[in-house]
Amino acid sequence: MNKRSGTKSKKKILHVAMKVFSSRGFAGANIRDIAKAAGISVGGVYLYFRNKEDLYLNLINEMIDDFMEKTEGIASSDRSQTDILSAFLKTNIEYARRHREFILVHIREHCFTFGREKKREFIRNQKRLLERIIQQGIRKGEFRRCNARETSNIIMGTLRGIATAIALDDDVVITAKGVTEHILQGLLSDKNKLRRE
Amino acid sequence: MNKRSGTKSKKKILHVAMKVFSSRGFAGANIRDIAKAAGISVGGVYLYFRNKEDLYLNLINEMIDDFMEKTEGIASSDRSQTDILSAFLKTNIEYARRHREFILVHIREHCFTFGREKKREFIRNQKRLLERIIQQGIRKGEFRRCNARETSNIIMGTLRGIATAIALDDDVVITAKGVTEHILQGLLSDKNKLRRE
Amino acid sequence: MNKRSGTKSKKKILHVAMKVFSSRGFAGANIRDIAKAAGISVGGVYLYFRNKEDLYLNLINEMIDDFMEKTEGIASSDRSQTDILSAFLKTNIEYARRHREFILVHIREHCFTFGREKKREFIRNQKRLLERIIQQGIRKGEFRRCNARETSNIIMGTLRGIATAIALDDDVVITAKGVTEHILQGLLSDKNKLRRE
Amino acid sequence: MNKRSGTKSKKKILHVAMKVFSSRGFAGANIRDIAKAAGISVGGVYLYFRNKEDLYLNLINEMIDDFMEKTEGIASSDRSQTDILSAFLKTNIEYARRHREFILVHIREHCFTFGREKKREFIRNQKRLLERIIQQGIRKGEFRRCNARETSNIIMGTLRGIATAIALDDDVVITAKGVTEHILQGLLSDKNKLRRE
DNA sequence: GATGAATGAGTCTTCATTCAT
DNA sequence: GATGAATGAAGACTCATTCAT
Repeated sequence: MNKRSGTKSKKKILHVAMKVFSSRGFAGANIRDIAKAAGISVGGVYLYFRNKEDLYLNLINEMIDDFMEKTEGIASSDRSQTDILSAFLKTNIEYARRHREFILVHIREHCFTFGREKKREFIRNQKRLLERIIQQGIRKGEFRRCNARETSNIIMGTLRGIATAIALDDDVVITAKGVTEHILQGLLSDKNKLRRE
Repeated sequence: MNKRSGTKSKKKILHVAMKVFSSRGFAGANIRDIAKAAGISVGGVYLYFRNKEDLYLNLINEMIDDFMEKTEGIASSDRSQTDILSAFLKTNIEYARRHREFILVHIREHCFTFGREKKREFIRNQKRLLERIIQQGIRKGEFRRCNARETSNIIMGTLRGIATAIALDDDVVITAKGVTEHILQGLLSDKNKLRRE
Repeated sequence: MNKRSGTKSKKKILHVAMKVFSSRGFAGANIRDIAKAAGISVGGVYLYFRNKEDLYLNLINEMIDDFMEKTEGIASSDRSQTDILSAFLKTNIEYARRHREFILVHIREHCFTFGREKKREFIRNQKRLLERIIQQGIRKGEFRRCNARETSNIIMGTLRGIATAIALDDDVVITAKGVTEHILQGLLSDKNKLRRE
Repeated sequence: MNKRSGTKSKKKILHVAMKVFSSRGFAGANIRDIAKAAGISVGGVYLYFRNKEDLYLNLINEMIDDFMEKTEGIASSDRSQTDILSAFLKTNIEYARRHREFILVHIREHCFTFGREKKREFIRNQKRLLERIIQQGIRKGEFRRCNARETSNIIMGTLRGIATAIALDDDVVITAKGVTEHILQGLLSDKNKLRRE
């Protein structure tokens, strides 16, 4: 009935599917509900996506590509590594806040059969980026000497967890600034820190 | 045919179900496969659990209770807050390493309809515990002055993310010691830290 | 594959379901067989009825409404009560003969959980109708003095039983005329009747 | 555990099964519930009855035999046919009142696959009995001239329906005396009756 | 005899996918 | 392109029946 550009319908479906997948998971979601919420017929969904899996993969890939693009340039700027790391953390946290549903989908289906490779690549990509920032920071004397690999794993973990916290609880107070400070400064007071070393 | 103690069967089902739920999620798991993997008939599962949801809740509740018991005594010891926090982090990380599948189930279905209250209570419980540790630490001068609420949120996030990382990737190098150091010390070198303040 | 108007499919399902429910009862009937007999897929049944109970209720309600409509006008005509009663009996018996399967379903599941209220209302409705006819008949002197309530109960029972007999046995000789005469005249010969009074 | 004579257990099972079959029908009843209500194990039921059908048939047969025995002698007494018919009706109605559950089972599963022959034989038996009473009554001049076959069908129907009414509704006023009078006298007042003939 | 855990076929119901219109 | 009726395979759950103890 409703005539509109195919691209618009596709966008609408993807948008709605994100909501549904995020709240019910891939297996729990159903095409009829997605179609209805998108204001389209069941058959209509199959005009744009070969099947449920294809719809899911489109979703994931689009979001991942979009995000990777956002973090791409960060490392190559000529600011201090502290600033670069801050920017990286801020970008991640803001993305989580703006795309809660994607985070939920991502977390829910992380070990899922579909799109596993893409997801792995994404994680690897982010880790490599972060590791390079940390290595550079240590080399420049900005960061304390530590195992760069483990530290980047830990920070990646932190980001994932904080993104999850943001995505799940509406009222959690977590700011990009707070996280950055926490990661940079640590918890100890100066007095204790000095005494320790 | 095969007769065995009911408790044994129940344990076996729970064990197997954990694997299946962790890899496929609640909606994606199916009773037949769980039964088969447990070496039992479909009907057999229903001798021990009223339905799929009940099986799932048993799983979740048992693990959560078990874990809460483990962290219960930590805060009340008379060690320094630094030591107490270290113990808390260590307990969390070791638990994640020993119960990867539970972590995956937990993460996957976090926003899930079933057992939501129990899960919320668990999170709240952990947060309160952590917040108290941090408040005490600040009061005693062990930790730097910071927003205790936000910091505990961040550390909870960190733990969640690291548990996820451990549960997902078999080869990730993350040690309890590394995480503790990271959280306590932060990333900046002393030189930078002094300059900053 | 096979496309046909929805109404037609629904009608067909109802028709077939009546047969199946009447011969096997609600619990004994199964959707697959109903679907097969209706020349439709299992899923197809669920396009028209939410579930087995809904299918059953549709059946019952439609028939009851249809029948109540048929008897509605009878009492309000200005013929003699004898004629009105005759018409009532005739309508009942002819309905039973034309809708044997409905009678069987009705009888089988009378004390059944579903649609109990509707059925009760139907019975109450019929009884009230009959009672009024008898009271009027007594008042007018057409009928002998008797307990109108009990008599209407007895006649309702008679109707139910005769409907059952008609529905069950294909070769039973029972005519509306015979029943009417039996109810009106009773069994005694005039000689005996006179002697008695 | 509980040791008791086998006969006692069997009786108990039959008693309980009657209740369950009457309220849920054959297909809707389940052995576990019957066993539990009888205070016996599931396996225990199978010590006395080969299977569900066998249990059902035992039930039906016992009741039918019991009832047939009760009506057997009635016709052969040397009282008037009016008295004999009264006795027959009274026996039927009292039986219905004392064995509501049996009536319900009987009605529910009348056209059921199991025990159909027995039930048919029972009905035929009762009809033949009644037909003979009526024929005798007509011959002796006690009853008015009518189609004995049809009349006995009608009276059988009446009895079935009244038994049903009694079995279903707890508060229906129907007495054996009322029914007998109704069948014997009919509904018309003497005035009308005379005018008609 | 008596038990009740175990079985697995059978039931209702859902839902991804297709296709005539 | 767009629709939604139709399909049927698959999943949760039940229950008659068996059998080791």
